Amino acid sequence: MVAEHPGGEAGFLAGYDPRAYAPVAVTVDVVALTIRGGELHVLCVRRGQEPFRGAWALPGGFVRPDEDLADAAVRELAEETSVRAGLHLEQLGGYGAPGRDPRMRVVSMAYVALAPDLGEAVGGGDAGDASWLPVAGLAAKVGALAFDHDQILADALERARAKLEYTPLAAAFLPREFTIAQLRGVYEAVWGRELHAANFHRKVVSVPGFVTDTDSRTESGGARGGRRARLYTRGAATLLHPALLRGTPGPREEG
Amino acid sequence: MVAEHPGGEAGFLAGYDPRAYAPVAVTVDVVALTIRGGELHVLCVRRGQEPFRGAWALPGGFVRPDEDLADAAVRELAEETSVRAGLHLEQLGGYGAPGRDPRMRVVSMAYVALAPDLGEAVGGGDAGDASWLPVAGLAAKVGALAFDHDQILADALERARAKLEYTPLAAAFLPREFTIAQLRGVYEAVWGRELHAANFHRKVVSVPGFVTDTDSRTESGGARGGRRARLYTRGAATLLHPALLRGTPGPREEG
DNA sequence: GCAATAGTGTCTTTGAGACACTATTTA
DNA sequence: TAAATAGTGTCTCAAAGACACTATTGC
Repeated sequence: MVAEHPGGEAGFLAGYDPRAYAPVAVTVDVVALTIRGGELHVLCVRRGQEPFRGAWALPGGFVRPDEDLADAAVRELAEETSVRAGLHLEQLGGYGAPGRDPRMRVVSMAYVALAPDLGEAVGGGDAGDASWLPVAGLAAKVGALAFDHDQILADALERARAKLEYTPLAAAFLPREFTIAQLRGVYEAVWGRELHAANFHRKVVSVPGFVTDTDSRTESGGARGGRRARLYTRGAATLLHPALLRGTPGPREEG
Repeated sequence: MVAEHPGGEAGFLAGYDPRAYAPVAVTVDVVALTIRGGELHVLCVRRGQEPFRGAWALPGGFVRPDEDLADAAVRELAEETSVRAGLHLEQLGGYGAPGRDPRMRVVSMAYVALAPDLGEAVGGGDAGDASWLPVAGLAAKVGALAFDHDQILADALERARAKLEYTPLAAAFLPREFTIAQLRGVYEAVWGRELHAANFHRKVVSVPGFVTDTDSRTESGGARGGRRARLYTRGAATLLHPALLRGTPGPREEG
């Protein structure tokens, strides 16, 4: 009836039975990021089958027939970690180059998840081997990731770096209450650069809605001294005005 | 063999035949934006079949078996317009809520295209009715778009507005050579707000790589007077430093 | 000449970054 | 006390926005 898609997507589909066509699989892949020991880490799973057997890959899987894309991402993440709530999840983009999976056409929706440090959470999934790998020097340490996951990871990192500039999302890496120094640690880990502590402090507390002062302080921790820091919670703002800048930062690097 | 997705996407697929499962269709939808008569317009097609028969929708269609997603977007756009090159195309995101198409599961990759004004370009496609509709007051004028296309359009507009801030993409709406006033017109149309002409001028020419001065001027046009404007081409920068700001703009609005 | 548009000079205010300083805590 | 960390004061410089001005063109 319909020879050539008249009227876009729906028009095309009207006379079309996808079962008769080349199959397309839709999957989700999740770039889960956290900060451990001051370093940015990404959750990876080791592949048990071909192709890319033995290589590390991003966690992911098939989208179920009646499942929303974001729900699928949450489910896949939950299968590898103990993350259940309080994490930030956002869509990164679709990766659908023909041949990105050698077996068949696979279009994958990539998601980025930002989570506080959850410990060695290799959750209830039966994935052979899931771990948090440090992002810095990843290729040198474990080789290339499977499929186009190196590209997905690179895109996710750029997304995360950019979002820290103009949203209060850095707090998603921290527990509910945190100090300004911890928040600065997030920026330093994600941006890979030291920031000027004093200016950072002033900036953060002056941007409306970035952080909310609780009236408590850190406990007398294990440090060899030092004033106790005020504790903050994430503020109500969703966008930072004015934004923080990656542009020309922090303490002098050379000289 | 594989009972439950061990090892993510590929592990799951290893023992899986998608033909046996509920079919998922992958489509692309394109939000093509241009500026006509100082107003932002979006390319829409009128639907000829149910569902949403008679409603306007974004152009789009099925991704072919061996076609890259972006290629599919270009192809769909070319079927409705005479755009062939020189346009900016970028992925917006995936829309895959179950039920977004009442007939079957459809996951659509949305793309945003920015193009110079192409005239009444309803190209070689056999789509009954394609036109550029003004974005302002769209719902009041033509009602809701089909499917979740209102949401896709809203997301595309926010993307375009944001990108004008920190990229030189406004030039994608203009011919190769343009004046600063034309460029300002792009910002005013997309942001829906007047900008301070003098400060805009100084800003644009001072940001490195935003525009490149040609040594020509506008011809003696139909204006009732006025100095001839310098013509510029797009500069080499891909990111603007410092960015333009939507935050606290232009000429006084109240008072 | 006047109206219209293009483009510059320059002032005020905001905010980023440098850096010196004060404040509080533990060893 | 010294060392370490938290937080403030204040200076300089860059850049945004306001606004007055000059420059060039058509009528």
